[in-house]
Amino acid sequence: MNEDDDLGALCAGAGRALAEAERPVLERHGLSMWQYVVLSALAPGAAPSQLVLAQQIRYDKTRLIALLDALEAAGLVAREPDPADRRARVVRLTPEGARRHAAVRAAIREVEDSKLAGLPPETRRQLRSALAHLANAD
Amino acid sequence: MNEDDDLGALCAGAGRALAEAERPVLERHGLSMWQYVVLSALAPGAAPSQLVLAQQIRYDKTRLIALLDALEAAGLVAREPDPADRRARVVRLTPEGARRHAAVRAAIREVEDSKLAGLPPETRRQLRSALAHLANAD
DNA sequence: TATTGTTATACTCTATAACTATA
DNA sequence: TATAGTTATAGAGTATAACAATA
Repeated sequence: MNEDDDLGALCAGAGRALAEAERPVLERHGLSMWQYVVLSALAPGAAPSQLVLAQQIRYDKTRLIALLDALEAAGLVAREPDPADRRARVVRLTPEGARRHAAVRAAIREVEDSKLAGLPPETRRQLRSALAHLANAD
Repeated sequence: MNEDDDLGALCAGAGRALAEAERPVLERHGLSMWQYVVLSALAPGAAPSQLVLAQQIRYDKTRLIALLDALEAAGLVAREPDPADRRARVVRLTPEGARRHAAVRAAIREVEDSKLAGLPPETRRQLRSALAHLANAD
């Protein structure tokens, strides 16, 4: 992985390395990556419809259904009918789901911090800022 | 995309944004992402065996075959028998392949530079360095 | 008529196993 | 016996189309 590589290749390499390091953590907690993404999206307390949730995490709405089925069966999320629109179902974290997400997130942060070892705090802050800039640039 | 997100989520978001922006460039030049990755690996002038090439770009050796078939049919790479091991075939860029890669890479760099607009040169350098660090950290 | 959640289907991508020719 | 390249097959992941209930 050379610093003269394409930026896309660098992002892909870093993302793959992180995903490989985090996969055992997710497995230990019985979650797939996408299930963790769903929990993370709901963690701030939001209760979006399934369609809005799918758009937020950029996941296919038809695939989200099986994902939510599993999370609901595990007692981590709850689906409730939307009083304002009886077609829609609103998804929110259960207390157990909130606990599980907090635990997994803490473990993930540990892995990420170990990967960032050697980089000064200011560099880490700039890295997060630059990545957010890239993800949001038109 | 919040700066308080997991680092993995930030990398994935930035990588996806870059891939989406670069896909039209690759299509315009008639290359898939993995074909471009192969050309990039060979661009420095290396002539690895197919197995070594597959390991270098972290691609399955069985899938690499169809990829090389297409690149060879397009006249961008050449496969030659390895004189030292008659089981192995050595892959290298053709002059046309080198030209094509240089052209695509220049176009990709343009897209990446536009995505990086707003970030000072020192921040860009640190971003590349930090991503390379992440990809190589044990 | 359009939209949400859902199911079913088809398609693509990826991984596994087996074959050949060499080593 | 093991390895490089190849092929064929099975599996996972993803996208598309259609349906019922509701707007």
